[in-house]
Amino acid sequence: MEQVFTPLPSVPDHPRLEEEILQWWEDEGIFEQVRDRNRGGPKWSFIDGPVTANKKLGVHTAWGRTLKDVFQRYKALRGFDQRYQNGFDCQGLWIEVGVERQLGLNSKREIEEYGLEKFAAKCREVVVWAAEELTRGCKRLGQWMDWGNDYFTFSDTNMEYIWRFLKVVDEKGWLFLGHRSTEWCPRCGTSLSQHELTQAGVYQERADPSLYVRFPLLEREREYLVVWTTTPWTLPANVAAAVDPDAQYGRRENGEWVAVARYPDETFEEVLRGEQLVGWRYRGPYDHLPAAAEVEHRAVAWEEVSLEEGTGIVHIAPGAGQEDFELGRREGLPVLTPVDEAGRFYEDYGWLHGTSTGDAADQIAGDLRERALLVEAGLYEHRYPHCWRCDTPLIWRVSDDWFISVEEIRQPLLDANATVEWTPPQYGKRMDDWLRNMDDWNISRRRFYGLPLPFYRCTCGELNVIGSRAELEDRAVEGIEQLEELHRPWIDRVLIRCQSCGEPVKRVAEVGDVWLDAGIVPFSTLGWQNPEWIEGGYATGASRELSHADLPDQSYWEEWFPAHWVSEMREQIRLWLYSLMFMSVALTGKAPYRQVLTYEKLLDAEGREMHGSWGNLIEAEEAFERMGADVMRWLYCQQPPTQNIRFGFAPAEEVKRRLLTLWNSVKFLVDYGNIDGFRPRLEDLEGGPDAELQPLDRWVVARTAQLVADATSAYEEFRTIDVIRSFDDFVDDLSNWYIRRSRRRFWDGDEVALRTLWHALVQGVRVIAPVMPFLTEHLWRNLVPHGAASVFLAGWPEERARDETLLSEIAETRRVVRLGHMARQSAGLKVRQPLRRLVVDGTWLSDEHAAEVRDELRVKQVELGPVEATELRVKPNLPVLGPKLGKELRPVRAALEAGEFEELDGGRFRVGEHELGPDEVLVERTGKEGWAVASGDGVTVALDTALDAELELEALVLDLIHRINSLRKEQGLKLTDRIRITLPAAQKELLQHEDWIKQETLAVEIDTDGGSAEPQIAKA
RNA sequence: GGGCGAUUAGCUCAGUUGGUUAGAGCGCCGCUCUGAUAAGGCGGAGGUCCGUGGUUCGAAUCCACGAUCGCCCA
Repeated sequence: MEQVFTPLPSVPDHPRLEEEILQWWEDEGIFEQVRDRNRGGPKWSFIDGPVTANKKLGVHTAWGRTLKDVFQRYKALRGFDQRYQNGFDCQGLWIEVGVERQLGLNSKREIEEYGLEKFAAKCREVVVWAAEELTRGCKRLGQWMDWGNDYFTFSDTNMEYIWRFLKVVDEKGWLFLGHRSTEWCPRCGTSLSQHELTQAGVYQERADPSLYVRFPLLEREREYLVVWTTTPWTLPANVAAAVDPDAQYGRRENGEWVAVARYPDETFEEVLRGEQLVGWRYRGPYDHLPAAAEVEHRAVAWEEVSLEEGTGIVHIAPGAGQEDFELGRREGLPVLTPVDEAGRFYEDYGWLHGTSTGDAADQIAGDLRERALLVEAGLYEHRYPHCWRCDTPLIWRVSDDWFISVEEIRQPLLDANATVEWTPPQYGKRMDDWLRNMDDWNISRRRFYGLPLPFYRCTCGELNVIGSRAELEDRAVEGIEQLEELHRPWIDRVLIRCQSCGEPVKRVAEVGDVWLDAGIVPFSTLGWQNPEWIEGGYATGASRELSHADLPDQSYWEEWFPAHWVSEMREQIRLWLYSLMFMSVALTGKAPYRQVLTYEKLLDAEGREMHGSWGNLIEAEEAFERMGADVMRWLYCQQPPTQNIRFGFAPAEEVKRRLLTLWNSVKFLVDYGNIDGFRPRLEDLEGGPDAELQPLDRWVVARTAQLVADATSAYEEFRTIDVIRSFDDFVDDLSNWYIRRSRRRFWDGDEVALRTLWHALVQGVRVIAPVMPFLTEHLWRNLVPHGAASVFLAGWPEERARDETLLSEIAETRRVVRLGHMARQSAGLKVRQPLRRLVVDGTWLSDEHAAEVRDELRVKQVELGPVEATELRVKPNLPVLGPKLGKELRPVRAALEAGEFEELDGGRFRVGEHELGPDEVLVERTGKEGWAVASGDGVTVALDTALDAELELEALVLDLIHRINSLRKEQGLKLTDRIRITLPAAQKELLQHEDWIKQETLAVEIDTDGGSAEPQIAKA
């Protein structure tokens, strides 16, 4: 007979199967077909946050990529037209630092000596390499994207759009050159912005020197202010010492002034309030060096002085600390900037000249000790910020940086965020919190391979901001002919005419914050205000030949903006999700996305961060090979997004095992379907077979409808964990109830059962397809030979009305069965021992369901009715009685528990003066002589434990059948093979049930043989 | 110091709008089913649902305060 289904092996080989499906998708152009099918349908706009193109795909990135793919596939199944544009982040420190390492360069000067043109080329090479790697990895993961039409943030088009944004910002009057103290990375030679400090790993535990230093007072002989610092390199920049005006300060015998509160056990010669110290002048620790020679040092009042640590007197260096800078501005203190961009002391710091901040610490401590200014030196452990790319401890440095003022846009940003639906919701509050607290946006970086800030400061005082390449060309007076792309060094060679005085002006040296690059994407890729569609118009500058992306026009932008949905990890709230919001509100006043799904971090199976050097990093390639992409995707999807995921091979094995139930259920259908020459009918797909269904068939059809409904609402709410959960429960019901209870019908080739099972399995496969595209595609292709070629071309299952009554009846049936098993267990009676009677009390079962219970529990008869038991337990039905009785419930409950009640007829009970109806109580009975009783949830079952000769013989027959079927399996017989049985003569009496045995074991003949001790079988 | 979360079995975690005896998976022990299953089922051991108050007939769930941890901000 021709087999409709391809036989399945007993276990799926996920990686192989996935590679086959990938190839098949490729060969058949399935993704293109999906896109064609949905073209013209309703739009669902998703914007991909760019992945930094400097590395291979990691399993942490694969989490986000999976979520993105799951929902794009779901929406595609529902007929939505989508863009599928992937993005790469291509410039900025991330890229530069990697290239520096690769080239062995260690400072900005070395990069300049290497040559900016060559350096830019190297940076681009990294992007090209990583883009290929990431694309390969994402494809292997199953992500369907419009590969080849990706956006690269270093394209000229992208950068021009940022120029345009900056021009708008300037026109609004928000752009300014700030003179501020900022976090600075001495290795990278640039300031960082506030949000760059919010990334994971920035704050690290670190031991710094802890110095207590004396500042000799000028007007008080042999008296000193004692300050505490953990940054010795800032001492040469000291200009003041701050005291808490309201605190008490005391003078030790040796002349040292400290806060009394810090040294409660000491005795002091003199005690003054802080305000009395204000104005005292002292000799600075490095007044003998030229930089500080002219500075007049004094004590100042400051309410922020901490009495929790240190001496209560704070060393103030406005050139090397942010709070110091603010205080200095208020007090009119001079600013000494001790170190250059690379964190090395300037020339006017004498012997320190050229020393780095790190190296200076020991030298300064030694020098102070020699000069008897050091009171105490030690180490201090604290959390200290480090550069997010190169891990160098940051310093504070005063510099000129370009800022966007946020005051005017703060409220509009909050208003826009109020329109966004965040999943999980508390992350929306996180964004609000950030928006309320954020400072002006420092957008400049003193680096090389990044967005060139289009600012041209003329000596006449005019700031020229260029908004496009056309404007640049128009105003250029020199260098435009050599401009291959907008990057440095080429852009720096272009001079423009000052719009105010007409003189040639040079660009400022700075490049832009990378989050400008990523934040502009909803404008630059969708063609905002672009009058005419330009083919390949996005693939400009450095991205030429890497992509073929078009630059669409304004009408396209109107169709696709704002995004319906974006999804990124939590730290992106203050990074990409913020810059997107900022730029969008600045340009349009609207939020760029409507719904956001955020998720947490990926850790190893033990809950530790993954690090290459710890040996616990899992490469995506290795995961694909050892667990397969479907299993990875399952792991990601079963994770609540509010919690860190623990990712590893052990959890993967668990998933594989669980997936076996689905696999084996399909295999069951395939095996018996093939035996019976079953041909599935497409018209059974949506509502189940249009045939005379048995109750269990009707149940599974309803159960399937329930799965479709549950999964649909879970997808709609972006709760993958509930998709997984509802699918898991469904497979369990299907396998452990429907198939198990219906096995006999499959042996008999019952076509209605096969059709029903086919319907349920295929609908299940469709529902979980977005999560496990490979396995489901594989199964779909096998199970649906004449339907859509791909499960992704089959659309979404229809939601249908379902028989809720039947669903709850079967749930009740299974509850009774579970109690029956408990009763059997308590009496030590295994299921192979048939029994006479089961009495069920406290629930109702139809005849069909009673028959299920009978078979499942192997009893001859199931009766519904009261269990006459010696002990009666009556419990209040709380949801009913609570509202009715109110405060009276408590005594009623106590009385019931104490057994103080009277049983009336009709299932009613009297407790005190209350009469309780049958719906208001739950009755359980125990302790019936000769019966095994189990109860729960108000249902009681009683199992007649009496045995007789007939029952005992039947138990022996069942044992024999079991034994013989085990032998069949051991001997590797096929499901359809017929056998001959040879029984030991001692078991002759079992032949009373010869037909039964034959039927259950597919035996054609049973002999007895006095010589054998064990039953034997042979293929007939 | 402020904000947002979390705290439930040995481990990892569910727990809808407040409702009976708080669940699952893994691990351990015992039993069991099998004509798809490398599986499955039943039971056992294992719980101060972080603590203290409050609201309520009733709180793991709601409220207040506190503790610890994580993240964010200052």
